[in-house]
Amino acid sequence: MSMIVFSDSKAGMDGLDKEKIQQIIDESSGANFSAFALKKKDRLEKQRSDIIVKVKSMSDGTRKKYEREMADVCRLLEMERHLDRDCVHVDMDAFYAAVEMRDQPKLRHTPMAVGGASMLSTSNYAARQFGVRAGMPGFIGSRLCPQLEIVPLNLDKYTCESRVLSSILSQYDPNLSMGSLDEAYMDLTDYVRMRSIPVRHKRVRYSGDCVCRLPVMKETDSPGVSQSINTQQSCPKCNQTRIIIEDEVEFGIGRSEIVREMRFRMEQTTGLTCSAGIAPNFMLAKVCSDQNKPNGQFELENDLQKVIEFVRELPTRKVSGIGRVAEAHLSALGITKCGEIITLSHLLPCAFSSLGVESMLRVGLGLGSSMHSRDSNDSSRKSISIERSFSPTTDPQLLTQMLQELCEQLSEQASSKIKSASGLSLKVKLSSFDVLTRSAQVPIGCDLLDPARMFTLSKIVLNNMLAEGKELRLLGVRLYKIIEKVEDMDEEKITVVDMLKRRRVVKEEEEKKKMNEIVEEKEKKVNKMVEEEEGDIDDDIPKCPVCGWRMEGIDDREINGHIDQCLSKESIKELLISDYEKREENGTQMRKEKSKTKQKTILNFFPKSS
Amino acid sequence: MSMIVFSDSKAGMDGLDKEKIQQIIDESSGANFSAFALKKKDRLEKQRSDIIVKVKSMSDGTRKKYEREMADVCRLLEMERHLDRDCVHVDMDAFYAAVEMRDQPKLRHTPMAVGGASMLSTSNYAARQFGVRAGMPGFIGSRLCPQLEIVPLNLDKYTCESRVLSSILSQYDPNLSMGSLDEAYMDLTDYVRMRSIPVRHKRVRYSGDCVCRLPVMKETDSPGVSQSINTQQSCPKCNQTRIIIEDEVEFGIGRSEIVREMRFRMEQTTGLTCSAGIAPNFMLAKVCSDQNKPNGQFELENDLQKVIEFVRELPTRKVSGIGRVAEAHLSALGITKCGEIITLSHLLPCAFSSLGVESMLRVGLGLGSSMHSRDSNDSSRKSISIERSFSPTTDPQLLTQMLQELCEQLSEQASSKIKSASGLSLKVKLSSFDVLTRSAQVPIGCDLLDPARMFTLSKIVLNNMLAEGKELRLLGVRLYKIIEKVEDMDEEKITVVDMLKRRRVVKEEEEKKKMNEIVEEKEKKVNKMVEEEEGDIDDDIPKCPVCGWRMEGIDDREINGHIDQCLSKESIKELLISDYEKREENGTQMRKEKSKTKQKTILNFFPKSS
DNA sequence: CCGCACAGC
DNA sequence: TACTGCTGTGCGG
DNA sequence: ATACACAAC
DNA sequence: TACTGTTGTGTAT
Ligand SMILES: Nc1ncnc2c1ncn2[C@H]1C[C@H](O)[C@@H](COP(=O)(O)OP(=O)(O)OP(=O)(O)O)O1
Ligand SMILES: Nc1ncnc2c1ncn2[C@H]1C[C@H](O)[C@@H](COP(=O)(O)OP(=O)(O)OP(=O)(O)O)O1
Ligand SMILES: [Mg+2]
Ligand SMILES: [Mg+2]
Ligand SMILES: [Mg+2]
Ligand SMILES: [Mg+2]
Repeated sequence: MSMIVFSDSKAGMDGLDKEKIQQIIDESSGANFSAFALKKKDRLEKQRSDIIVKVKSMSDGTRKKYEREMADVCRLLEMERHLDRDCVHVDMDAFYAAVEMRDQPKLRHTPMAVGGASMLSTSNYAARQFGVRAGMPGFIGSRLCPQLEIVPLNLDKYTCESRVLSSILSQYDPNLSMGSLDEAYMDLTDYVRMRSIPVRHKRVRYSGDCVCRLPVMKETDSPGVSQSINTQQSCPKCNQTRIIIEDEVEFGIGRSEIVREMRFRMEQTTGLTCSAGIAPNFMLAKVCSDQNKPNGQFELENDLQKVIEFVRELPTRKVSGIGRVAEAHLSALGITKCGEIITLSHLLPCAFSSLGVESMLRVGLGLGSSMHSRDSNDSSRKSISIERSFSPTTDPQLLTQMLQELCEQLSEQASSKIKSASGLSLKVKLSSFDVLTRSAQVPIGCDLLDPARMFTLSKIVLNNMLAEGKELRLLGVRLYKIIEKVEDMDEEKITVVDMLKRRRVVKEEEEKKKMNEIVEEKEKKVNKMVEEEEGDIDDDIPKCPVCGWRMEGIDDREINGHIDQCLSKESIKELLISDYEKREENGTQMRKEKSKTKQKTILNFFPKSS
Repeated sequence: MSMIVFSDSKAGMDGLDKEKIQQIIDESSGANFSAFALKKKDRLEKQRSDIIVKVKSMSDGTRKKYEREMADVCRLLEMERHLDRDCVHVDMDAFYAAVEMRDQPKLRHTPMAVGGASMLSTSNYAARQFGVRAGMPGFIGSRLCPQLEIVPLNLDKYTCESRVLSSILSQYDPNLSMGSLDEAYMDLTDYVRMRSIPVRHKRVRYSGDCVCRLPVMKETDSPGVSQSINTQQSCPKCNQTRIIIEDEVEFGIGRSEIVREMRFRMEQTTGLTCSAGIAPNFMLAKVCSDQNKPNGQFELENDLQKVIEFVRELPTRKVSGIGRVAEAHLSALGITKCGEIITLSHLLPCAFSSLGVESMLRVGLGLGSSMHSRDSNDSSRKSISIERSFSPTTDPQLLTQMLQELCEQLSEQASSKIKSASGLSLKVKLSSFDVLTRSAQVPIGCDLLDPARMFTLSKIVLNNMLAEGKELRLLGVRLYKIIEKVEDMDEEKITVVDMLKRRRVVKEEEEKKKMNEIVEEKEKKVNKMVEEEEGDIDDDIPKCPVCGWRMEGIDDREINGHIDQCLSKESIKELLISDYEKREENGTQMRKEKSKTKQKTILNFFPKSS
């Protein structure tokens, strides 16, 4: 019996032999992990049966009551429905894998995955045919697909790429919210209104034996609206012949065409494809972006009937926020499709808290979640953490050593991102895979970013959370209760703050404009590059995709740093920071902010009062 | 400036010289108390001004939003309105005082109060004319009214009297809910329907020089419906002449007449008068019972218009649940009358949580609170406590002594009322009047009712909550997480009650079993620790000699503090272990089952996991 | 869970 | 001499 | 507040 | 050789 239910809900996994895959997974799993998975499965099964009991023992009266209540809530929720927005979710196709395939052409036509023997971060679509997917250990992937190529992570590269993509997309919605490195939530309502005439873009595609450049011309590409100019050359890198096909394409008005245009420009600039969903809210847009993956888009019209129909047959698991457990709980109520959330709504209280019930009803009604329904108001970071797995060990020496290293690394990373943190949470995973956490707070103002202090506290917490002799397979440190770098502007110097704010806003806009121009330039340059074929011999020299600076012999990290400079508002930040620090240094008294709310710090561990 | 705002909202306090009274109160108050009162007043003023700021800084948009939201909520709440019930609140007049006056006729015609020099529990209506009222210290009462007679409490007597009264009232509503010794919430709906013809009762009144018996005949008494029979006799107690007037009185149908009948019978039986309110729900009935105090009743018809009008002009403070602070918060919004709660409803979120807003809206709409709107479903006791004030002292000897006595008394009282308790909360009041509480739980099944164990735990908690040398003016002990005595369950409601009890019993046994394991483990660990103590040289890190806590980078003072704590925790262990052993000896069966909900007991103070 | 503020009698 | 005793609720950490 | 389960990429 | 790393939310106590 399988411990983990192999889920085929992801894109690109149709028609594969699930039983076979499951068998391989099961027999490849280690004993500890299997036991852990079993424990989880049992717990879930117990929860399911508890829910079923609750359903069966529900009296007729309470059923009626719930039916009425749910109908009422639905009526209220219905009032929040908006069908007047153009919401889009854009998600890159097999993101990490696509980047690696672009940069290593030999990977393009073989099943491959990104990660290591112990864990894969994602796989390409060829590999997915074999059941190889994100979150799967590499050694199992290799069993499922012996030809599988596993390439290591280049997180810095993906981060760069992500910045390029978001800078393109931000031209369509300057308030977009990045859901992760590879996806964005955008509200195109305003842009759609502005767009009254079609636009044309130059298109460049490649053919021939050389595979150095993307995108490759395909039969399925839409025909151009201009005569195509074909140029043949010899690639200086691979010495193969390369055919450059240049023409123009046109994109009409309307949100669907605009999304097509965005996707076109992204591929032209990065060589990567993405998929997109268009819908009246973000919850639906997110689902839609998965409908025509890869390299496709899907529009759900802003029409009540269409929305209802779409949602009715939608498997619950497709919805972001409904995971493995929630899906199981719903299925215990007989709910597998989102439409059933409404028809069986009176059962929801048997499985969910009142908040959970409401969020389920929203899904069933096809309404946006409050999460991403608003603009990403919530940009502030809540925590920053580091964790590392290792061969299970009991050795206190080793553990201490690793803990110290973790703290040093975290300190370094955190110092560049936050101003301070007053909470620390230590995480351990036992060799049984059970996870424990213990946390402690220090008085605000005490600097946990200092690596020595961080380590000291971590060590104390660690020492006191475990009986001796426990075998650990992971250690982690998380900082929370964070004060961000530039955020703080106190009410006192309103004038100054105001000025700074104004400056920041102005400069921000300038930066954005500049950035947009730059990207456009870059796009043009790509084109120019093609035109100036001879002068562009040094093809393999990496360039900043934003400013076009050539960077010879510079490693990825530095490249990343450069692009940071290019794209972020570093200069502004520095200004604010230096100003703030100046104020600090100048002896402006850190007011003893009598925090109205009492803190429970580690000092209170000795609770002798007053 | 006065620290405490003298409130005249209580019955029987019209037309007295508030300024004079306030002045006397102020100049009679001790320094400590005045300082404390001032602190509270300042805090309240701060809260008020915070609220005012919030109101002023509310944007137009949010105001609109709130207006809509509040209207919506009101519409929903309105759907819960019931105008089909006959709700009655009955409240004795000057209860304790009336009992004492009845039993000591010399007190009947002089201002008097019940309590002591330090605190009065209530006063009669004559005393209230002088500003003497419940919650006032006796010595201030005496200054306000030099003739004031202060008589000590006879709580047992009042309790008896209360039982008599409730037994009478329960004939009209067997499900009545006693709000305190002197008041009852009743639903007369059923009784009103049953009562189709008038009823007659024999009436006995007394006159003459003898004052031993009540009620005395008054001019204002309603005329009887039968010929009165007068009998004269000599009172064997006071040797005065007594005239007995006997006749009959008739009470018609309808709820008002029924209430009159109830009140008549109560006075005939006990010699005590009461007042009553009649209304469509309990919230309103409670307010109404105060309208015609003393010895009167007030009916608010079950008519929407009448209700609205009544509520519109009602001062907020009249409503049960709106106290001094809530009244002040409302007034900061410009709300002093309940009608304004609705007209200014959009301001409520500036001062109250969402729950608070809802409850305020209910009041403004004249709707019943969920509290007493249903029958008294909530009869189960949640806690039982004892506390005592004394002359402020620092002396540990004295404090320990008093704590022990408290525990002994509480143990005795509790043993007759509950089966067990697993939570203990210790309360101290400093000489500054500041109150602190610290609580601890023991595993369910461990018997805190045992006075020795209760005292031991109390002492530990006390020792760990205070820096030495604090001057205390009160000590208190409260038991919570109570399991009630298994009395003969109501035969009818066996289903519900049975379920609950079964659950409880099961859980209890589970917990006992769990405790068994935990305690065993702890014992083993303690032993191990002792054994390993000698061979534990290899670690330079200082450890707590008791619990083994490793203490790095902690200074001596804190270390000592910690060890103090641990020592007491050791005694906790012993405490719990001894209890466990006792149970073992008794042969109590303990089944091995997992309890679903985790408890945070005092054992968890040692967070060494697994 | 804990500690506190608030409330009522 | 010198501002209670008992019980319950709701919030914020 | 603490600790855990759940979720997403 | 052997099942990730980072961040956020919601719930129970
Ligand atoms: N479980 C995981 N652990 C670590 N990294 C992950 C995990 N899942 C995804 N990632 C990383 C790698 C992915 O390329 C990237 C984006 O995730 P996601 O959009 O869900 O899949 P994907 O982009 O690789 O494929 P696709 O979107 O086409 O289904 O995030
Ligand atoms: N603050 C208090 N402290 C202690 N006991 C009190 C307090 N207030 C009231 N009591 C006791 C004594 C009262 O007689 C009894 C009933 O209270 P309550 O009904 O409010 O007043 P009352 O019955 O004395 O006069 P009223 O005629 O106004 O009802 O409860
Ligand atoms: Mg993707
Ligand atoms: Mg994604
Ligand atoms: Mg009364
Ligand atoms: Mg009363």
